Amino acid sequence: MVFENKFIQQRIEKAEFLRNAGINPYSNDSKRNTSIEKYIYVNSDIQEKENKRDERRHYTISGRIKLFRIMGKASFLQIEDESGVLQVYITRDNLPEGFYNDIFKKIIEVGDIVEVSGYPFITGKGELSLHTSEFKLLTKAIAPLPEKFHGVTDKEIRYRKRYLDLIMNSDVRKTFKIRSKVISLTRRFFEDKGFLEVETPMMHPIAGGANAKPFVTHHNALGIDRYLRIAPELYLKRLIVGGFEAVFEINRNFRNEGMDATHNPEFTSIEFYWAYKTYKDLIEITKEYFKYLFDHLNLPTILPYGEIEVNFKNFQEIPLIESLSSIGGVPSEIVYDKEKIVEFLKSKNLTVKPGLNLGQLQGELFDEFVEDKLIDPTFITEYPVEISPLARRSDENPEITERFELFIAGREIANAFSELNDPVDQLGRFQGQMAAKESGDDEAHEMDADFIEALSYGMAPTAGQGIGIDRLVMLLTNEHSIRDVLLFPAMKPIHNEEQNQEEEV
RNA sequence: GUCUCGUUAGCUCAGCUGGUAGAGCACGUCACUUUUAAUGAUGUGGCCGAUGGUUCGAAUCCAUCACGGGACACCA
Repeated sequence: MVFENKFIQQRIEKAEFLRNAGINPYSNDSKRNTSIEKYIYVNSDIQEKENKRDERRHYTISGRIKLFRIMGKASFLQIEDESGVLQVYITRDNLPEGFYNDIFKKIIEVGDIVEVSGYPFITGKGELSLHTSEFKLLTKAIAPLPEKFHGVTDKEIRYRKRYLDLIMNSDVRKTFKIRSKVISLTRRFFEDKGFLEVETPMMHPIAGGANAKPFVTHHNALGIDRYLRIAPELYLKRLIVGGFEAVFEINRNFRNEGMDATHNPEFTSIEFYWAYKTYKDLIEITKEYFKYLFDHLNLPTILPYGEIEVNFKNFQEIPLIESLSSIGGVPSEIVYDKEKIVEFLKSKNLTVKPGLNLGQLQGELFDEFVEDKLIDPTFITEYPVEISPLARRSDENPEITERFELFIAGREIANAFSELNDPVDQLGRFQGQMAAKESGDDEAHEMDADFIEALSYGMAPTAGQGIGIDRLVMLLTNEHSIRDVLLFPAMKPIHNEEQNQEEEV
């Protein structure tokens, strides 16, 4: 059972003791009238006051006890609320008769959530504090907090019990505040541009819009399986067909694949679609978007990321084929020759899957020799049509598409293209994907006949883009694991959790 | 999926070439009315990740498994 630990038992007894003394250990009678941040700001003038105090002021603050120093008849606490930490000074003689010795010293401890009232003063060591005249327990913590100096460092505990991580590591709160701001700013940026935020289904009859394995769930009333969406793309384009000219959706996608430092089964992206625009317009709006984020987050344009630095003022643009030789060092004479590419890859001791077409081989070259060298933001353009089943062909060269991916710090951050709106071409590409699926590629796209029908009514020329929010936040917060930018990352079940699930079946 | 490192008290960690468990914090008791990880004294607290094996004897050696970290492979 959860509460069999001796320390917890001891604290449950303390809560009982309080109840017997007529004190509610879980009072909701909070009278807080300021945050710690405001208290510190408003009382910053106390330093100049006579006696370094102002007994006419009176504040009530609340928060969790993080440090507890009893020195006989006086004590110092450090209390933390969401906004900050404040030192509180408490003496026996300023509290009701007996309270300090019988309740405060015996029952109150680190982890408890308390409320204190009093006046501001500066201690002998020069720290703005609160001189307490009233003290109340709001919430008794029956579980002891981790060690006060080292806190909790075990990543497994931090991810599984994020609440403990948040209590102990205030920097973690900063990361998630930035994440929240990024999402909020993204929403505002696109709204200000006239985009409409929409919500499309998360349960799809056909998992489309990306190359990925879906999760399957079951609809009992209909007796049919549904897929958790791997991308909202095909629904958002249906909306463009319907006459909306600028839409976006910020939400979760689900992919039934492996988990590692850059992959979580559910992840957040923004996808936006913009009628009467091309991928070139997307390059411009993307630059603008980054500038908007950096301005509003007050980030320096040269941002450290681990060992490297990324210059967010230095956006580059280069066609994929050109990048193979100019950045990847691949001999330019081989990049259109399947045999020679295979030979080249093998000469670098890389295993090459048999039966890849030219575009796929060019993609292999890019992944292998170019991607991790793209540090400053780089738009790689003109993707081969074979690896871009939803992108519009270039009018000049039908072998390539009007597409780009944005790479920063060696990672893909965004994927965008002028959308394919020729229904017959789209049908042909779906058929190609189905052939790939039959020959064993279980990540190939499925045929979506209704989507083809939608296109057959005519979709205005449209540009669309997806940006991975988790990876963007990683970049902006200098985090190197997606788990550090997800409040509750997916974790494998611990042993007895697994057993319980089997018992329920 | 492969390789590699880790898992010991609520937390942070010691524990050598095998001899049956340690520290600090926290908690209990005592002292202390301006401390800063307060201090001093003293005490309680362990299925040493799980299961097997080797051994007279395993936290320690071996095997398998589970979970986590890192690297590689695939994907966003």
